Amino acid sequence: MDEGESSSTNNPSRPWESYNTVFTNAKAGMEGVDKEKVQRVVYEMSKGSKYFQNEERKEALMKQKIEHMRDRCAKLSSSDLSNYQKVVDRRILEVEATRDLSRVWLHVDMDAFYAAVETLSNPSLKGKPMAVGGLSMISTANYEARKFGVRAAMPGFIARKLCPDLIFVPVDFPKYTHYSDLTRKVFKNYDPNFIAGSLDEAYLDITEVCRERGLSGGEIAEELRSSVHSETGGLTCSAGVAANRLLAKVCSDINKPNGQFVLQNDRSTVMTFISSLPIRKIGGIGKVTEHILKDALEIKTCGDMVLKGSLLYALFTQSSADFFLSVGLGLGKTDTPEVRSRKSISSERTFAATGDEKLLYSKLAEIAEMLSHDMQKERLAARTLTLKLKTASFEIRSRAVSLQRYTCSSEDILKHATKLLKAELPVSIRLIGLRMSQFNEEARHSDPSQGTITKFIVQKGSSRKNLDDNDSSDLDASKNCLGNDEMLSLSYASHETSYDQLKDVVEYEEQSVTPNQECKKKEERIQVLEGDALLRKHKDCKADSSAEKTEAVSVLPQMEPLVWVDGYRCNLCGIELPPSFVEERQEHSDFHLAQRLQNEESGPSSSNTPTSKRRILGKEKANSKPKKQKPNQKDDNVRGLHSVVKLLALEMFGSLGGCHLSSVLERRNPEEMKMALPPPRLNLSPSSSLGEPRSLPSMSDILTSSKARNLDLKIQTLGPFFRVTGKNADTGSEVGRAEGVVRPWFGRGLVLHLDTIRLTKETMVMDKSLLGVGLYVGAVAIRHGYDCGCRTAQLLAIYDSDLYHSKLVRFYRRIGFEEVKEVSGSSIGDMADMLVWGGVGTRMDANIHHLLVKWSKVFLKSVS
DNA sequence: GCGGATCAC
DNA sequence: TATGGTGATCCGC
Repeated sequence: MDEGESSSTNNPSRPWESYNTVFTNAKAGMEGVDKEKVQRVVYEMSKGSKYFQNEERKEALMKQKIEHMRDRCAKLSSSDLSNYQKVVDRRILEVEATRDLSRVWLHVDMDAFYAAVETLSNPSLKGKPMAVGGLSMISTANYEARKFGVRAAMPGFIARKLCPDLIFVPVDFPKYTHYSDLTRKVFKNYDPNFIAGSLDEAYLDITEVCRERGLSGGEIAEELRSSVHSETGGLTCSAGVAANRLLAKVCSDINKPNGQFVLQNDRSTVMTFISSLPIRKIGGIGKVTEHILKDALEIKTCGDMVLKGSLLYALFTQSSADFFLSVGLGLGKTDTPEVRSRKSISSERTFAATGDEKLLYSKLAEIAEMLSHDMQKERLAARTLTLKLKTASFEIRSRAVSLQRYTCSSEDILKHATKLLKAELPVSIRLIGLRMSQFNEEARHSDPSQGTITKFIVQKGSSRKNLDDNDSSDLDASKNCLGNDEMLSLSYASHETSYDQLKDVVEYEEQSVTPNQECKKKEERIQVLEGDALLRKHKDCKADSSAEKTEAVSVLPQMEPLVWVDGYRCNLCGIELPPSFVEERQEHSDFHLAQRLQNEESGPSSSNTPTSKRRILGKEKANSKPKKQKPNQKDDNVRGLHSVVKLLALEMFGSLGGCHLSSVLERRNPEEMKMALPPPRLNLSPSSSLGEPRSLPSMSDILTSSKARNLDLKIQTLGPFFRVTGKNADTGSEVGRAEGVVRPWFGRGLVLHLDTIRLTKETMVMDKSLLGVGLYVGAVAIRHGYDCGCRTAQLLAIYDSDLYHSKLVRFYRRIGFEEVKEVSGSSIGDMADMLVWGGVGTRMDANIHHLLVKWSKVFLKSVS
């Protein structure tokens, strides 16, 4: 092992030598790499950047730390050291007594997991350098790419410099999760209690299997790896077998890829192995610790940790020193640990740095929304909120508050997060994150499999929001109903209001039970409550609450309860959504609330329809006849709609009725949906996942498929410009169109520039089966771009309103576009984008090939 | 309890 | 043009 060339010598003619990044460290598959060249390229691409400057700042801090450590080291007297040596000797005896060589642990680590999965689903990638990720960050690189020095955590634009032919494949977590599940099925056969590290690694206690089957750890490892290979259809993994987890993990790295290493369970073998092992190989010892130990204490190998134990105990905390010492002795965990519950949940996003307060508040709102959503999905409530910021200069800051009560509502989170953020302004920020910790343990232990649907509706589906003391509870609902221009202006207005309120939010403490807890207590008895019934309950809880709240309550709409009849059919409109479609169901119930709000807006008389007096709906309700209402009877909803709506992507791809695109992709119309029960939860059907490469949908595939949808598609071109129009095949009237241009972009070849995608009012009120019209129009445009040789498609998600915008961005992200930058007009660099696009918004890109692959199922299936 | 850091994947 | 997101833990206040 030839690493560890600590370049503390600063050679001014070779400045890159002192720019140590994580990429400096050796990694499997990086053996024949021209390290100097990689180092130089990374340096050249980085130097001068804000990121680089921050790295230098961090580097300086580390040096300082090391100096400080050296000073303290020098001040130690020999009597100090001999005292500490006594501590060490005693600790060694204690710890040695706990050594357990009776267990056999196996660590499995999938080889270049994401990249391998992508190659499996698209074998044409085989043998070519490829990276999973984008130009800003790479998640995994395959071994061909590693030969060029490309590796995980490296920014894509640097990787492309190192390897100009590098193929980028966007990350696709559902796909990796699918394959991860396949591997875990195998693991379970060897240790039902195996510990899953991440998607691509696991620890197994194979002691029992070895004993029962009379096989060695190495034999079991061989068998397991071969089983993983066949069960996944070709993925390889590496394994390490040793007496404890720490050693097993080190071992699995030794013969990577597609190899294994067994460390015999006897003390002297372990000691020999560990004593020469570089400390950086140990999990938990990273770049900084390595440097401190190496540069200040001259500890390079694990063996050194024992030899210099007295220094460690003198300079570090007891727990750190204990850890180092046990590492030096080759000790590690051998027990199967308790079930570990999560301790925090967070959401964070990076964007083009901005100091625009309004923009920052809207980002914050988005993140609060995402976090709240995730918490509700996991049924978590927490009381400590931490705001994380990364400034334009890459400095990380965090600010936390502990609340008086547990919460998971986006309003609560946003309210407090806004206070925290406000205190930091003005500052230019490139990342905002929110984390919630200190969970309500009682809530955590409830069985989430019980009454999921009704709990979900009560808690998340609109009525819960009405319980919140925040009087802008119509905000979320309006956000979910973007049915027409009027709704757009409504959401904009309500957002503005809440923004102003948030800015001047005053600290006050709520003592009442949280909605979440309330729900939990009552959920056995109350399955669905009407909005007004819930509100009344809420008022009861807060009999002493202020009058304003009562007033806020009075403007809230009365809700017809939403029930999933027979477990899957909406009693309000008849649309069918299986229980597993959690997100879609949420959208759907929000849609109904929004619709109701809309009706309220249109006039109090129409809204005063007598609501059902049913307060409690038992399961029997499912058998009573549902109040049917055709989903397309939304005349109220389209009132005031302009004849052509600009870029209503949600509707265009079929979200109008509350269905997410994922469902559109999987089942393009309600008829197919009915057959798809239970539906696949992944984008990727099992049959397609292991098979050979899917051919891309050709233009004629798309056109043929659209004909079956009663859609007449046409593409016109004029030079680089193109226009896709979709007409109703019966009436001949236009239902939607997309326009754009094929043009070069920064020397990166041609890009498909999507300018506008419009759907007509007619489209939106037409039969549901035509809701996929936007998908077809979009697909023709994308295929056209592909045929013209474009690799990338670009669009600008316009800031029509902040709430609408975030929805739009999220939507495009779902279908495969990636945020590239915010075009705000605040920097001169935005001018080009603004001129090209004629507005401000979020520039988003997608890999055209990937889009076609992703959509291929839709079009090819309809043909066959 | 908070804030900064480190680490892993 | 451009350097991620999530979760855990530790240390020093």
